Amino acid sequence: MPFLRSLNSLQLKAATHADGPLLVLAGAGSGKTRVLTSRIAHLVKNKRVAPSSILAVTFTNKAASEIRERLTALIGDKTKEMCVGTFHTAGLRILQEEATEAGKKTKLTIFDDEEQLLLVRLIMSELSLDEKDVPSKMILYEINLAKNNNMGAAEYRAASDDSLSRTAAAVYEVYQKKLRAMNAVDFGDLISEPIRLLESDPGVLNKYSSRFRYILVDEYQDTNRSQYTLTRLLASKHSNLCVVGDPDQSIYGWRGANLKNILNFRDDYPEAVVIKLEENYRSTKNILSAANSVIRNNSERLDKTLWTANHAGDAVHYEECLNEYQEARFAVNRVRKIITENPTAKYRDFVVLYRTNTQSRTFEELFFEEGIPYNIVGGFKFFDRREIKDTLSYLKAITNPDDSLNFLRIINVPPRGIGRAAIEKVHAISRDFDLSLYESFRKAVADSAFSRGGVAEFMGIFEAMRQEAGELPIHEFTSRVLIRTGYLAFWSAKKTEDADERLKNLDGLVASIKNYEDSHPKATIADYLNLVALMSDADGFNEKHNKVTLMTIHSAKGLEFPYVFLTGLEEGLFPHKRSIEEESVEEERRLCYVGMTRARRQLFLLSAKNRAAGKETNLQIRSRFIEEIDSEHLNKVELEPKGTAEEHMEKIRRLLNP
DNA sequence: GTAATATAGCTTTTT
DNA sequence: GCTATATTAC
Repeated sequence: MPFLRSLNSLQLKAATHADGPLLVLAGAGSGKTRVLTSRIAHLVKNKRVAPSSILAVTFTNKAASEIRERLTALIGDKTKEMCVGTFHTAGLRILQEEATEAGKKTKLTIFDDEEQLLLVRLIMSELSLDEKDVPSKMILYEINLAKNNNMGAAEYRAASDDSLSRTAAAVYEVYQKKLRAMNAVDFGDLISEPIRLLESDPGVLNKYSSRFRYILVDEYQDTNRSQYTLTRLLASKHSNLCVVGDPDQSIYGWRGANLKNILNFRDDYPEAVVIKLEENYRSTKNILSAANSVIRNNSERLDKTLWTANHAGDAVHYEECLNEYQEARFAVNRVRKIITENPTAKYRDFVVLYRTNTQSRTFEELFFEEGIPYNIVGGFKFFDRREIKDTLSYLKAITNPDDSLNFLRIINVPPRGIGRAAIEKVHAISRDFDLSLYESFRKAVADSAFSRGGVAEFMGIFEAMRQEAGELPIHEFTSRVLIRTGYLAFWSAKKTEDADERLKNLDGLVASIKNYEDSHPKATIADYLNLVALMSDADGFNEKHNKVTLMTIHSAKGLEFPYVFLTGLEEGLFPHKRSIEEESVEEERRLCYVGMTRARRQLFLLSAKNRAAGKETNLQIRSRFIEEIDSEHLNKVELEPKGTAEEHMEKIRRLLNP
């Protein structure tokens, strides 16, 4: 088979491994995705495995569609029958299928982090908990962590031993009750609810564990306890579980990822075959050696050394810059220089990587000023904008009126005279009669509880929209909602500059929904909403545009670029201050390793001596990661120690050109 | 009782 | 720089 011929012997061994558990320890750039797709193609083409009995789980939708694309090239239309997606999409599908089976509502709403936080705050005020005593974000963090560890509210309560976790336990219990009443799930539920179904019902377990004869999990080093449990359950019948990952690239510990899942794979499956892929096909010798010299400093790791037959290439370049502005300036100059000197280099060959999203601003400003095309991935997302969130809230409330949270969000948006007092009145009804907010409002209107007609009028519009929801195409329906609710008129009436921008964004939303409908003719509003909820930052990356990419190192996982700028290499920023406080610098080092190994030809490491933080500017110390790189692979350009004159010039420059 | 306006507070990484 | 909360105006 041609797709097997291009593999090296170890890749081939992994791709053609017969039945039984398989662990592939795949270093950066060792052809991991190739092994995954070749293995699936081999199963379907050579082993005559039905595509519908294969489940492939990836970390992002982007990675899933990449696998799909590559597979379509290898095995054609059969790819459509396969189940390829993230843990969350797989979980959602199980929940929907089982709900249909049980004759229950299938339209569940997925709550994003903002909705989660809103719900936590709501519960905290009901329990008379003060934000100042216990921050809601901390409570939510605890709840999410518990869910990632597959701990239900009762189990979490039993394990809580300090005041914070006892408070969190109390909120968690109400939180879960409310989610169920609202027919909503959060990200954690998309994994833990399927687990609950599989564990409580042998019939369900038998059904899914029989269905998926072959299971493949990518980025296994970043799975958490819940994902691990779900995987184990699904693989329990056939044990044809192939997991691929690299412990050195585990960068989601803060989200509950557990390195033990991959390190202890053999404890769970003693018969597992382990294959190490240590040949890197991506980077130059210098880049790889530099990356190896950094990751070597971690104590908790499996022994593994990546090597490459590629050229030595240029030494890794380290440039110490005066400030974040000069850091961006260096990147701009270097992009220009390389593009002029090398006719094959294109803007799309470059990426600027940073630790925190806020760092993108300086780069964005300068790239814009200098006319260099760029594309920011993640960060401030289109779907995070107020006007977009409001519109989606409307759609959520209309399609799922049990969703009191989103109903509450939009009841007085735009302002229509339904304020605190009115809401509190209806809130009391919902408590007394155990009704959703929507039902309570209906009851209040029916009982003529409001003297003025504002509420009744709005409820009339809301009912009418519910009627229309199934009758119109989604994008037309969305336009109708924006008009009938007065939302469009609200922004049109405002004369501020940002109102214009918001109206444009709303047009953009309707256009993007139309786009979606054209490619998914059978999709419902709920399908669209679920898709948006499960979209990830990295999904916004488009390699077809000829632009320089700007993104966080986290988003860059799994990607590669000929030229990489790894920026902000300063103590407190990278490694981040909080990781130093929490003694999790090893994860930051892995993150640095991930960043460095994205580069194919040339790697630039940048740091700023002065960095603006809010109102003041801090003197920065260069990152320990720079010091860890063997000097033979590093070309250091440092600032003159007596840089006062230059610093002075720079200050004047900034004053003249703010 | 509700809407518009001023102020404080925060900004690690994200399915 | 931008959003949730507190204060003031209608």
